[in-house]
Amino acid sequence: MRKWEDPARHQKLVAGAALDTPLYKEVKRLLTETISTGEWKPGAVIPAEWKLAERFDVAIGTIRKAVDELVGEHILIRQQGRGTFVAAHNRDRLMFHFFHIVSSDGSKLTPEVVMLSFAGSIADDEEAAHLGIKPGAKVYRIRNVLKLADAPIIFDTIVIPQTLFPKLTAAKFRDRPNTIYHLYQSSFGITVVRSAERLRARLADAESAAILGIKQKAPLLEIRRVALTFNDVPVEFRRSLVNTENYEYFSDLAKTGAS
Amino acid sequence: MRKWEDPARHQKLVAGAALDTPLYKEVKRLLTETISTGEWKPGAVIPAEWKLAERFDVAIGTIRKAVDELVGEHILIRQQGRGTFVAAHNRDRLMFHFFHIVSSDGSKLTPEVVMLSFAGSIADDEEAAHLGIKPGAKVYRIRNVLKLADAPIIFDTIVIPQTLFPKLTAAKFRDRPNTIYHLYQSSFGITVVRSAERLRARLADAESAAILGIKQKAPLLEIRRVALTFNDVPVEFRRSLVNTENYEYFSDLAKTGAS
DNA sequence: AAGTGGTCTAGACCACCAT
DNA sequence: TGGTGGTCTAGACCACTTA
Repeated sequence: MRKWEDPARHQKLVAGAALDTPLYKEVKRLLTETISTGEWKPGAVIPAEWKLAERFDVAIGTIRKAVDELVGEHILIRQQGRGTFVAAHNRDRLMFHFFHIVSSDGSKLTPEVVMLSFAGSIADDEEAAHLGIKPGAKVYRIRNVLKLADAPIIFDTIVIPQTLFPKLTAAKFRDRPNTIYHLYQSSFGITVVRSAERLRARLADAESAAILGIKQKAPLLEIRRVALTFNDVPVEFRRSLVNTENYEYFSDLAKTGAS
Repeated sequence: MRKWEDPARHQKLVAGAALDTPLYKEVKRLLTETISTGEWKPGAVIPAEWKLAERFDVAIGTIRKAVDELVGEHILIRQQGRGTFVAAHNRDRLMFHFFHIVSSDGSKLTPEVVMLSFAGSIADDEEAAHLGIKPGAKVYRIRNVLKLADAPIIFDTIVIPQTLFPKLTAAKFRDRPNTIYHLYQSSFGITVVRSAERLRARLADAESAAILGIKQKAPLLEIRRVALTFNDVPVEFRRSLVNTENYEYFSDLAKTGAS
């Protein structure tokens, strides 16, 4: 009897899998699991497709379909002739997928992050709701100003649960050699894979006006971002105030997934 | 000799096709062309996959890969057991892909569009640049107020080239039975397939304050949208001013293409 | 029952990269 | 030269819709 004639083939992978779950979805879940548990590290190559097909006892086409979706979600990166790699957080990836501010002429600059304060604190109701934790739970609250072309443009407040980032310190945060999301990934094993953002306009209060060097009641773009890791688990809540006098927020929907 | 052994197979579809273009990309191009020329109308079913495979003389897997991408771009819609359909612009599609305003509690309301003015005009530099036409070219300029829960929340100015929308009148625009993009599609054969938006915060001037029933210098979210049809051809430029006191702009990146 | 898309398998060759 | 992903083919069965 050949494999595809075996009615119990779905059960080969995981005993608890639903009967009607497509095989490639099961494979995708197992691949994601293997990444999130750290067997395959960010930046490393994963086994060749034929090896995965052998390991999971499925056809190579099924592996390809699972990998296709993970590539579409920017979790894996294919490189013809070289292999398939676990996406790592570097400057390029950050700028492309998580930094949506461009100057009015359309050019994209890399921000310089300056830490203003770092404190242990507790989550308020909104923060707790977005982070899936209880109000009053312990968090770190970090405030930064982001400079573009040496001018302060963005005032960020980052809120992250202390349970997810044990023993994080101001020094570790400030002296990181790379991006913030790279720090999450390399030091705490937390990979941010996507984000959801909500935007509104508001007026600058005294504090944000001082930090951004603008007048009180000047218009600011407020962005509330929830950053998520695998399986849509929230890991960071961030509130950004952006001076959009010379910069804009860019949103190009429905381009993702196409080619 | 079997098909896949034929070195000239790429040439079967279109004489001008590049030698190294993957077959499925060629098929995708031909499918798009067939839709945009009107052979397959919006809402109609297209031929079954095995018929397309026969028509283009390729394997059904190649058809599926081409259709996969078009489904990912929301140009085609697959329905198991029924067939594959050309996406039509209805309220649901509009709300899902082109209307990004949600109330603060996350719920999504359908806006009521009230036309304020309709005029023939000429494109300024910015409009011309976004629409790919010459400054001074003839356009229609239409202003609307969008109401959510009976309150005026959004003040829209739509700019469209007269050449693309011949003989459009205020009455045709105002008395359309469906959405604006449905009107473009059904009356002018123009299908909006995606959009790119840029956002910034600004203060309400006298006119927008009056229209939206707010104070002058209240904060407003300004959205500049370019709507595109097949092959990224721009067809509409729209400037929206949104009162974000009780509503927000929602941006959920990287979810597209996944499942 | 007939027709459609959805999944899965199997195997070939091509394009690209490292050595 | 050997290994990797990228493309293309071919054909089977499954799930769903419609009549």
